[in-house]
Amino acid sequence: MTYNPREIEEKWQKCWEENKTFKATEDTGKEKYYLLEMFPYPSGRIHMGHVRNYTIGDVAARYKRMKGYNVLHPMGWDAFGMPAENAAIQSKTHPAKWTYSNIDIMRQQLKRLGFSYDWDREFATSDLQYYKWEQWLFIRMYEKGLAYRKKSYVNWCATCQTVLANEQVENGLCWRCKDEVSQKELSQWFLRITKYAGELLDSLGGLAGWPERVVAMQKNWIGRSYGTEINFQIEGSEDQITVFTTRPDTLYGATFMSIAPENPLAVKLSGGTEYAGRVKAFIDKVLKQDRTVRSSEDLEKEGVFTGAYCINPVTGYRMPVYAANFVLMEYGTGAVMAVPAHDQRDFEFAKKYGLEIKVVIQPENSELKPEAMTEAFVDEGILVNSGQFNGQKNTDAVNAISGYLENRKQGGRAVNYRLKDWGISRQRYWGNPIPIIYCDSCGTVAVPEKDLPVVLPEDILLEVPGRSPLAECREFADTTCPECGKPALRETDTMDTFVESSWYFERYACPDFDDGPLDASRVDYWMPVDQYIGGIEHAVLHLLYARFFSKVLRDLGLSSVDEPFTNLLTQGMVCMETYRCESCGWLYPEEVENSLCRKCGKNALAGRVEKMSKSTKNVVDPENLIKKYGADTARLFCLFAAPPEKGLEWSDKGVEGCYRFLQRLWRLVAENQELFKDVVSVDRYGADDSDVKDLRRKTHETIKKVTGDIEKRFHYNTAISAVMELVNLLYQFDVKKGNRLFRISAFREAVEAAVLLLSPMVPHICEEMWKQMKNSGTITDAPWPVFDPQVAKAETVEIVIQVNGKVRGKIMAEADMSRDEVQTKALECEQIQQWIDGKKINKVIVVPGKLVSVVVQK
RNA sequence: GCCUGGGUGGCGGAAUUGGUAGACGCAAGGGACUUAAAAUCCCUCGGCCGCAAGGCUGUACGAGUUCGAUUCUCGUCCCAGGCACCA
Repeated sequence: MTYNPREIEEKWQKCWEENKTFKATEDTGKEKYYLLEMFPYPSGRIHMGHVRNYTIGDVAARYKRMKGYNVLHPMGWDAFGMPAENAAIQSKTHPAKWTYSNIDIMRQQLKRLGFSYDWDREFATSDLQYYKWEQWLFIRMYEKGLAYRKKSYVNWCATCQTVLANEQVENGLCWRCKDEVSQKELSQWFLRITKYAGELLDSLGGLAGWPERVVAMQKNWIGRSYGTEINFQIEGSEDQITVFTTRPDTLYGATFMSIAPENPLAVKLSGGTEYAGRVKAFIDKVLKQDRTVRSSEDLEKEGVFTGAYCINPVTGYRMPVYAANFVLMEYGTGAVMAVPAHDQRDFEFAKKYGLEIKVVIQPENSELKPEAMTEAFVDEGILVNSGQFNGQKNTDAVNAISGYLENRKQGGRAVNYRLKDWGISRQRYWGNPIPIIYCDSCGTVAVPEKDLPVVLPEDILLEVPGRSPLAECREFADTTCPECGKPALRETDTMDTFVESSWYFERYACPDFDDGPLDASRVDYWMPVDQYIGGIEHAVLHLLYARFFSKVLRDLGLSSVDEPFTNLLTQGMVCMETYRCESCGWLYPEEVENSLCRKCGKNALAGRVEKMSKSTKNVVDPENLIKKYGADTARLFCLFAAPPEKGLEWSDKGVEGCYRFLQRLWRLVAENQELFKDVVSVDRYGADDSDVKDLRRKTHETIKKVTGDIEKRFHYNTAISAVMELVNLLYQFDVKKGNRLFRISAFREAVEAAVLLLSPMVPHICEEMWKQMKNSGTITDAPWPVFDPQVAKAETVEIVIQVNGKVRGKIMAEADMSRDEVQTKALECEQIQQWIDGKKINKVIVVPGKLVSVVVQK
């Protein structure tokens, strides 16, 4: 009877499906466990990254289930998004049709991998039932001022013909198409994530189950800094310029003012003066520069005088106001007080335009002279030229000057965040319509609840660049005002698809609920997600938005969770060697044979190991893998090759090794069928054959090891290698000699343990072996094996003997031997005599059960 | 520049609390079985010296703490990821 993965895998998948084995129902009598993997975008086919991600999650879900938890393990589709629209333009298929047929293919592929999903909870975010409630949520947020519209400069990707959020711009490039992003002034809808900036940052502290680096990235992204706001009166005007600074201690050295070119004051202050033209030209020039160029540190500091002056509130100094290219409108107040002596940027700027450099902090051991300085002094020191604060340490003066300004009502302490509001308008068709109507008489009006959902029209022309396709669709755009009944226009932008993925995990608790977005009782039962698993690339984007939405849902009274994901595992990428042929370019692995290109016969050069990607063709199609080896082998390799958080390097040989191991495991049962004819009670161990004891000890050690590896660390690779060791021992074990009954019992116990321990990882083969061993029920429903410390306890242990830190000998000792006895025995050991003979023993350290360390005089 | 990780055989990786470095797998070499091959099973496998017993050396590099360091501390180099004119 040979191992036939295809046959047994189909058989058990059918069994699980027909019995609805993985259907989750709320049961308050059982402890719940909600395991979730980031749902996929239905791009067409499953790739190896999905296989890895979902296998890692499936092991945890199946393990918890065997441990007696009520497990929720759902799956669905992040179905809105641009690829559907691009595909539609290219292949003339409607985005909906493209998306839903991809979903059908991918669902089949996931089922073929044997994942333990509750398919009854499946939904796609493009389902009307889902996006309808998202519109409802948007309106609630609008009512609370959490969604608002404003005109501003936004990130524009010309290739994608849409706006991008700050989080979606990576090094000045679009996160999706990697093309350059420019700035465009548009009216856009924003979600007020900044209102939650403080909470989002503070509650990171409670996320003990998150990888530190993700927490660090989010902290970095939110970017809180404590500082002081200071008001500067503009000369000859009622207006003030307010700046945010973290260095109020340098205020006495502020000799000019820099404002962002986008700052409305730039135009206002220069308006009607001789400087107006130059200021206007400068603003135009800076705005044309793309974001990457403008924000690079080596860009030369440039600016233009606006013609206006403001007054330093503590020195009375007339500070010329400049528009400067390095000042950002989005951070702080869009204006910076310039202290050239103590800020490198201001220093460079002052040198260029001949502005005064005034030293207000002196270092301890030397004296700064403005005319001799070649760079700004940014270290700590003592205040000078600072009136009543002279002589103070600058670190103390930060507080003192803030307090002084507060008393004089010229400023005060302030907190600033780097995080900006989340722009969600997208000029695309395949997304959730923003449920807003614009009326000439009534203004901006939310679509009333009774009129929801705003349905995405099916009949649509997609090839209109630069404008939302919905704007071209008259039947959609033309409507009547819900308040006054007069003709009005709909908002024709759709929402960023990250909105859908910001709350889908809560909806899984109640996907069929139709009286609101969330059924509180079911959400309260299942939320939060106990374990969330996905790629590190979402460390900021999705994971920050999802945390924000959870807090909004809470404040809307829809849920009671503060943080949606208790534990987070970010798995590494699947990588593979690349091949390149000088004539044919990148090669698929199957196009390479004996280091030659199959297409032209030239050399195929092995390149770097890189993330599997269609563009470099270093891909393995999971479907081919499954055809050849079966789902269990694919799963086993993904788990065995590396721990989950690290990158996984694909290796065909490694896959074969996993396949070999499964066959080896299979033969253990197949070739010993007669031993499993009768179920033997495991209580009947009386044999004292040492190899029976050794086998039983190994069995229980393995149970302990595997349980710990899965439970504490998700280190499936070491868990698998522990079972491999047990299987190796079983191959050494002769069942047929001596007292057969005891030997068979011990053998059976070990094989059962191996099969149970591997069942979350390779469930199909284990189900089949479980059945062949005449066990009742499915292994999926079997309880997790229990480790017996009595059996696992070794009677004798090996003690290592070190002399001056080097291993010089080994002895066997009874496990319960006293320290003194171990020490005596160790010192008598023959191997170490040559090292201690005739030398004075200074010290002996005994670590029970481990080693004896002897320190001798040299 | 700042913040995270990381650097261990030919390769993927292990060593969980400071206690035998290299588990397990891959590749390689050898043997058994076979008319033969495949498959399978068994053995060897960091480097250097040695017939062997054994010795020396070795976890990026340099120091330190310790009876003992892959593990802790300090410094240096390199790699990956994130942020970056943030006032």
